[in-house]
Amino acid sequence: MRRGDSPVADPPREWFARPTEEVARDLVGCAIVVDAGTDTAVVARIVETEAYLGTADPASHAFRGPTPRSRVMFGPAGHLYVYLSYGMHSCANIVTEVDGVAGAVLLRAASVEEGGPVVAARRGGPSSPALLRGPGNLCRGLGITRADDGIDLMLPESRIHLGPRTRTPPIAIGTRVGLRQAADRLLRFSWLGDPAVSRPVPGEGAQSAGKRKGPD
DNA sequence: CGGCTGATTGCCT
DNA sequence: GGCAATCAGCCGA
Repeated sequence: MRRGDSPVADPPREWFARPTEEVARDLVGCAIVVDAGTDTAVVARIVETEAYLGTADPASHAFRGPTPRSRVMFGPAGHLYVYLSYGMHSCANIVTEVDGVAGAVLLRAASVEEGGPVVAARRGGPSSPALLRGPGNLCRGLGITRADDGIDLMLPESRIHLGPRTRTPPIAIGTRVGLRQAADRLLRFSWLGDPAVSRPVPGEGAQSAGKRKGPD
């Protein structure tokens, strides 16, 4: 397994068991690998994350303590927390902090590097297959559903793994998207200037590259 | 271009 | 029963 057999080497569990803000920042630029070695393999580069600080964060599902839905956030780091948003979209998080302390990082946007046709087929529509903008779109393109809730990324048999980043990206910090609670906290981390970032960061200077006619 | 709304289901009070 | 870490489409300016 260690040599060439396993296509990805996840960071060790203690890398995830750090303060949530640090993990959220450091996950930008990492790869997410789904179904490696199969005909539906996809590799995408994470370009935007948000930190959810557990019981200290009114916007976190863990704010009021463990519930059937949020209990995985209280467990050991390096597991996946997937919830259903607005009745239709799956959203994927990576659990942080030591066992017993809640925290998670929402994966908000990614740039597809391998498996573009698989992603395009899942999305069905004509939307750009290379850009997974928004947590719901990201999960749909990668084929992540609530069936993946709670899986341990450290286990070799898991269908989802992380790969290291090839370089340290420039990071923009902004407010989280779509919240009613604690909407002013600066807990969103995005690859500065990356076109897949789901929303421009306030104060960054809107790059307004939203609607181009066609490819360059 | 910016703001608003409908869709749709599980979860929490 | 009401709300929610969303998204795409529609409307008006």
